Amino acid sequence: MLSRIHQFRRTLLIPLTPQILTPPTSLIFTETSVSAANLTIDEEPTTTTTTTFLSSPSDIISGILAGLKGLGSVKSFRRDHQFRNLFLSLSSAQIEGIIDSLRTENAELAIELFYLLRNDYGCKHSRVSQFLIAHILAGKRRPKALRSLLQHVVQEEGCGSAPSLCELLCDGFRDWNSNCTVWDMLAFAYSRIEMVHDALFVIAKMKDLSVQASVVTYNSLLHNLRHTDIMWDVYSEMKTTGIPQSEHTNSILIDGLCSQSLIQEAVSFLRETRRVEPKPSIVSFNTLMSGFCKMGCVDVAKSFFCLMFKSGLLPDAYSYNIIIHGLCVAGSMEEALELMNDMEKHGIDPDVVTYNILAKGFRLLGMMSGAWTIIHQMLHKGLTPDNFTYTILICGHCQTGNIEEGFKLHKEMLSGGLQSSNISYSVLFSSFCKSGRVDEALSLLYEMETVGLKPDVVMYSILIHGLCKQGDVQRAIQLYKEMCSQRIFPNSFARGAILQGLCEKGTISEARMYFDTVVNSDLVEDIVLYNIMIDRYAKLGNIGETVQLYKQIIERGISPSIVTFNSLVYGFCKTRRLAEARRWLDAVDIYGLVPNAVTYTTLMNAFCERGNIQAMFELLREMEARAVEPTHVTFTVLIKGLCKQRKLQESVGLLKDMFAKGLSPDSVSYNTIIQCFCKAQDTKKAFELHSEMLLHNLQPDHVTYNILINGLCVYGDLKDADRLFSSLRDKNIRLTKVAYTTLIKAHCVKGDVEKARRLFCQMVELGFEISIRDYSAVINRLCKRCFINEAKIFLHMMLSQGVSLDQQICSVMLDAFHLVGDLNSMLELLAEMIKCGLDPG
DNA sequence: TTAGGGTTAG
Repeated sequence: MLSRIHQFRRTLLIPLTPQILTPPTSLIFTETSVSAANLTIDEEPTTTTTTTFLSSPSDIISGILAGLKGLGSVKSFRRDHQFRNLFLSLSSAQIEGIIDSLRTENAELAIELFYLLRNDYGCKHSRVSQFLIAHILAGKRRPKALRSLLQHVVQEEGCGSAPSLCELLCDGFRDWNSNCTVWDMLAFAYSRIEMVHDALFVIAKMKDLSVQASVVTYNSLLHNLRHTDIMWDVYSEMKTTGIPQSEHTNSILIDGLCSQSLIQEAVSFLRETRRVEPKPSIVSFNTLMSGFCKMGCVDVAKSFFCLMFKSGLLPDAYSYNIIIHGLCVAGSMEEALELMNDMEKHGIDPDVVTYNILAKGFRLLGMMSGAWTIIHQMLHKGLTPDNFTYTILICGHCQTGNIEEGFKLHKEMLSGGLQSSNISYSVLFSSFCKSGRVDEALSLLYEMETVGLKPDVVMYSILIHGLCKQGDVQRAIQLYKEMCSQRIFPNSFARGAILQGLCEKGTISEARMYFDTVVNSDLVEDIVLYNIMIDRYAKLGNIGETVQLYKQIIERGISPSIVTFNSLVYGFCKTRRLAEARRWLDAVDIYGLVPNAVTYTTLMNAFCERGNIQAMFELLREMEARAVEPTHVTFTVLIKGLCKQRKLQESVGLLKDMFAKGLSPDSVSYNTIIQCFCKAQDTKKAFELHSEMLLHNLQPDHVTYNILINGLCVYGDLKDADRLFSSLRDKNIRLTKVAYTTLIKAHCVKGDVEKARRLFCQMVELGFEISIRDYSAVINRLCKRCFINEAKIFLHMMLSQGVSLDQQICSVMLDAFHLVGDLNSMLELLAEMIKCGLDPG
């Protein structure tokens, strides 16, 4: 304790004169002078509570004050460590004292010092210091700076801080000159960051003190309360206190009514105000038109144009843009373009916003060429594209799959000096991740930081999900931690992505451990996380855990969703307990949920697999009776059912029905039916369907090709299969191991062992993972046809690749050796078996 | 008045 006092006394005795506080360019804190750098303080001096700034300054403060006043400015001390250390060693009360003293003598210096400490030295100011500066700024009529300062204060203090801040203003600053301005700005600041209750508290306190809030503050409050009825309480308070309304007040109220879908009331309100003020503001009309457009009533919105003219008001660019936007959203591009012409005729030049709206209209219709035409018109008019323009184009290109063009525009935007936004980065992130280019998305994440943008939780979630999807769960977890360290709180999406990643790439116990940690320790009641976990267990056929987790949901009072039930239905189907699956489908009603197409399709598929086609169609009828619309997956299951019954024409008919219903069959739909035709030995029709796919712009996938190759191998001509295989390879179409093994097996059967061997070697060279099953498939077939030497070649190949023998393959080979009387090979193999620990008996 | 993105079920 003594040493602390001693130290403290030393700080008080430091002579801090203008000679010491000189700009860092000269020699400051020279060796001979006592400097702040020499100071060592074990602990911060005790911080005294409020209003200490009114007490008389201590010696050290006097020294510092003298020094500061001599300097006149502290701007050049931004990077001065010694100056910084000196101030960081002061207590809040001491800083308050300094600011308060400077306030009267050199207010500018007080402001400068305040921001230097906060922005450059990272010092967290006390509430008193902040209010002192607030009063200085208010007195100097610097509303922008005052607003920014108080917004910073309330942001830091957080929700529910109004009572204590009000108390401080009441106790410490009661009769200060600029107190009214500070009070009003405090209320405004709370309102601006949507801490409405705090704002209302400040206003109530102001009323007690007979301090009137400004119309701007009231308007902001009305704006934030526009979704609620409290809006009207505030409005009537405004009227009773006699605060004159601004032209915005009415339009905010109209906006409020529109946002509550009380559009008729909004119209009536406008009529009312017209009686009082015959020429309402154009903003009110625009707000009302926007309200109608948002409800999809563009025609009604347009009719307000006449009313505006009648009221002696001329529509402005906003008015036109609102209607043009409404038309674009409705897809009426022609009319939107006409209105732009009208606009020009009325002497209002379309602005960047008009062109952006139109460009987006074309983008929404997938018509990027139309979007470009608009942009060219805009350039022709001498207007400069802004970041909205670029974002629309980037988004459009990314959505039509042209990431390269999108990325090019992104770079162009940056090099053109435009500030990019989280929005355009999000679009790029998402597109890169969707096309498996997560690394490029990640490098953009780091680029963002260099342009001063901070990724948000959604952007992190996109990347985490992308990493998980490509199996990089470890990197995903790393990124997740990075996000947390940036104090960005993970939400359902980010957690869901990690859990999904662990489920797919890790073990179920790893996933469960993560799940339990999140669900139990973070008190997260997230049905999505439960759904992911339940679905995993269902997929694995672990019905016990599936039901257990369902019970946990109910016990914890969490509402299950239809997804929960769909996974349960799946689990019971998977374990072939169809009657129970049906009961789970019925249980959906208890929670006020409605089974959807997925619920029905899951059960229908299970009946189809069981060969109970009748039950499948009964479910379809039930679906229709309950007005649950079947999807393309439902139809695919139906097609599968019909195929099982060999009703080929009917299944083709269903395919046609799908198109008629506006449902697009996917590759699975086609694959199902193509396979059916192959099995019926109608490869011609199978290939016709393949062409039909291409005609519908549907890319056949590797399964389609496996089916066709297999069809030709088994039911057609092997030469055709070879030709198809080669042509696909020449076209660089991705083929899987199945395509190779199908063809290899066919060549083994047909006796072209050399061809089979060549293909097998190619398959190995391509790096496919070859299992004992692949070798068995070949060796079994060769042995069956007594190609013993050839079988031996494959056996050696297998052993040299490090694939171990198994009982089945040995017994097939031994039988074959026995059949041809190859005793040596038999003994050799028996010895090998003993080495492998297999039973030679 | 104009730009955007993410999770779970068949």
